[in-house]
Amino acid sequence: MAKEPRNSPTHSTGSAEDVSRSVCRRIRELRKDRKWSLDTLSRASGVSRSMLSQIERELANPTLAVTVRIAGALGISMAELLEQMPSSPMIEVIRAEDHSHIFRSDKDCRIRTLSPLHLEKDVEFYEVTLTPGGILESAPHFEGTREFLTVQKGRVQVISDGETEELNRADSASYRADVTHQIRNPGRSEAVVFLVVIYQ
Amino acid sequence: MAKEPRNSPTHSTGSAEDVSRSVCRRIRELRKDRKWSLDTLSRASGVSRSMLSQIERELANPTLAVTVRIAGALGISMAELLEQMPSSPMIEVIRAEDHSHIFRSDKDCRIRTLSPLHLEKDVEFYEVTLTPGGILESAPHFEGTREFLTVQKGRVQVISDGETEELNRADSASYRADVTHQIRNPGRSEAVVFLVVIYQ
DNA sequence: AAGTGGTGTTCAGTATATTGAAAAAAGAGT
DNA sequence: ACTCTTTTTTCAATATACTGAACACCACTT
Repeated sequence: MAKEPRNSPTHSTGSAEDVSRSVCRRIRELRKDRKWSLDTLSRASGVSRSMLSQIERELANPTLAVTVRIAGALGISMAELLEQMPSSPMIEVIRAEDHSHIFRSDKDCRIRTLSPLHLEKDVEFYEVTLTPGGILESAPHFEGTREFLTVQKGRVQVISDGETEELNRADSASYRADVTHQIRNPGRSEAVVFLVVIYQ
Repeated sequence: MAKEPRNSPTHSTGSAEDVSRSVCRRIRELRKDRKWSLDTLSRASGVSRSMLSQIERELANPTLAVTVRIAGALGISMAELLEQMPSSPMIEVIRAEDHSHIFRSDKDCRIRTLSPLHLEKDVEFYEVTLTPGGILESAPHFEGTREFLTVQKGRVQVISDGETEELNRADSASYRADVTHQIRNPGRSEAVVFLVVIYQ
């Protein structure tokens, strides 16, 4: 059975409407940053001055198409228009001897996580060590997931979607990870790769 | 005088409305992926079944607030809802001796790109080699950008937003890259790091 | 066959998005 | 102060977003 929806926080009147309202305020800020009048933005976007005025004062909730048009006219992406304030800055360090980041360690391979565990998991960074003959096989990740991999030591084969590539030291590869994929060490000695997993 | 708006491509009826329409189709796909009924999504999002049906069939253009609510109910960000389709699957290999991926090579450092050049640039992977005393200084990237870095050889200092950390071999770090940031080699020998840049 | 429940669409009514024109407000120049 | 221009807001009308209820269809059970 399909997983039921989470009790969605955006169901509450507050949050989605807050997002919408902050977009409206942002539009005015961006316009003023550029020293544009409502007329200028209107001509660039094809949205009436009247509507722009109402949007900026949070008196109307624009449709998606209108919002996209305004973003385009301002020369920014929707993502930028929608984005939240960045979280607090910090350099987070994972030391070489930090065993809490050992993700896996068995006869085939050892995996060490190089990105912080608590970050939003859209990109992950790993060091993978494969013993001779060792195989790391992965089931498909979410649709759209890709991986970048570079070989630090030894030689590996990368298999994705029935396609196989042989990589030597300092070679790198980008491939689909939303299908079954493997990394294999066909050699007589240990292989080490760095792996970036991009969930999308 | 303020820079005038570009002749905006989204001013044409096509493009913004195309974005809006593809979002509507996407909502149906995502709902069906989850094996949810319109009723389930309606209860999760607080948007009527009737409206969801019209949205999915591209008969209505949802307001921004309604779109945000649907995205939240589906458990995805607006950015994900708005993003384009992934490109075709393939293992793309960059060989060690491929000089077209040398991004920079001067007295301070050498940068080699490990991710394909033509991919959508939301994540990039680099190998950075710093000569003794060499400094790689970067101006702020787009807001929200972060970097992951791991040291393959030698020792480096990472500076971001006025904060400095010292990293040794096999240490790794995650830090903000939407502020001025630097990687420095304070040592007497060459240092090599792998760098993941995540634009967000 | 009849009844029940689930799913998606249609319908009719209400709310609000969106417009162009007019009015009001603000700014610039003499 | 006055005049003119630019900018923003208001207004009234039209279009459409959005709703809840009814309808249509399907699958399953008795």
